Amino acid sequence: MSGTAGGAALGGQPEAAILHVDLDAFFAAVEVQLDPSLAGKPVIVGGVGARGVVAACTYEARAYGVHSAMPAVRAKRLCPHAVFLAGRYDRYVEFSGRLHEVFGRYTPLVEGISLDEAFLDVSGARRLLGPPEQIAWSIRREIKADLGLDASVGIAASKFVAKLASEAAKPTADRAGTRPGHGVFVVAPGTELAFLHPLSVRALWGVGPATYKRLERFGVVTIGDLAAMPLETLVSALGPALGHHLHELAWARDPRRVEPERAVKSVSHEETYARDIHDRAALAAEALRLAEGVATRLRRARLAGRTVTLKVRFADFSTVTRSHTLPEAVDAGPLITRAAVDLLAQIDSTPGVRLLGVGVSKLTDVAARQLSLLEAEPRDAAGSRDPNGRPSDAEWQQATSAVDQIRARFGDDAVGPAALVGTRGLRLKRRGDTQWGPSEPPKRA
DNA sequence: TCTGGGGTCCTCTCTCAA
DNA sequence: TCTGTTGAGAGAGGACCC
Repeated sequence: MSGTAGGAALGGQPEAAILHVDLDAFFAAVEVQLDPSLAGKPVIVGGVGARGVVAACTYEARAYGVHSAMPAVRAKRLCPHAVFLAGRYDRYVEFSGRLHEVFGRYTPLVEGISLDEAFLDVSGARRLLGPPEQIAWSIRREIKADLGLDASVGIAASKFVAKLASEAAKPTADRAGTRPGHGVFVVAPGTELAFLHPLSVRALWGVGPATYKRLERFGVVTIGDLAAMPLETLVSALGPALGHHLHELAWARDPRRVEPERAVKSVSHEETYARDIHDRAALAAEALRLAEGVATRLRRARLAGRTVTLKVRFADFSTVTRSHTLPEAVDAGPLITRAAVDLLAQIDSTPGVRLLGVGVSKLTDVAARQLSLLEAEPRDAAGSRDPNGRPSDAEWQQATSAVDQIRARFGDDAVGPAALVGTRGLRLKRRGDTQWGPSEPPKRA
């Protein structure tokens, strides 16, 4: 059962053939796959604590009005009999790897958007594998056979139309029950405007709640309304970049190609705490834990960065960021920690900190980084490079590589900063830890 | 009704140097 | 020497995406 906007066939067309493949209710579907007794039940995956959010839910849960990004507490109210599961990020990464293996059998031009979603340019595969629609069905079948999961595929000549097409291919669920989707939805060249213009302007990539509110003031509700709006009005309402961008999209103009390799621009960790933190020493220890986690990821990716950013969210949800750009790119935990703690000192944390984050940007390849640090710093007679006897930046970098060797041999928690002993142990922050919020219920601080 | 984590991109403001 | 202009870069915040 495939869907098509317009009657033209896509096969044999000279236009680019882009597939957007999106797995249905990915995290929840993986959980059902790992535990078949969950099949047919409302399953909600996410943060299970009072500050957690829903990461994904099965269509049976969506029928009760539950959706992703909804606070877990609210989801529980809407669907109290649902099975609530804390996410298992490592298992989702594993399934995602297998998903990408399937994609790789069809084209090398795969741009991953998230663990469960990707664009595939199959323009060059038509001669060998048939028209795009046939390729889409084949990919869907293979995903089902290899992973046991359902996928929705949108096909169009451009990325953003393909993305909207996959939305149209998805199953739906509401109070009346769940309905299967088309599975594959094709927007044939020449039919894009007929497909796009009736859709809500909210469907466009780049229109979130704030932009939608602004557009609504101009009476713009559908993509067709947006297309009819004079460009100058749009630019004055939304600014030049967003104004031009949305105008182009509303007329189905999207020249962006599928980019298999995209350079990472920043690496960060943040964490929301079950209880607001008031104690400055505790905050400094958390900054250290986050910074060490970021540093470890940077080194594994062979990256280093110059700008360190600290993010603080207060109890009232107001958020501030402070950043500092260093003269040299760094990847050593102590150097990132030092910058983060200095930034923390600029912030009044007495109202209580709900979330703390540490990030590094202005990244460069370690191979391309200036390797002058060691040579550039002269030692004194005692052999130290610092007048106070403290390790220099270069010495920290050296110590860090020793730490990496120990971790490679004995595991990540084998060695860590002494300041973390007695707090939460040596365990560093890792991707996927408390991904959807703290698991504990909040208590009075 | 209460709002996670990891990202990217844009806009605005300020500072500094030419 | 002073003033005005311009552009780059840094810093902060916000919107948006999955």
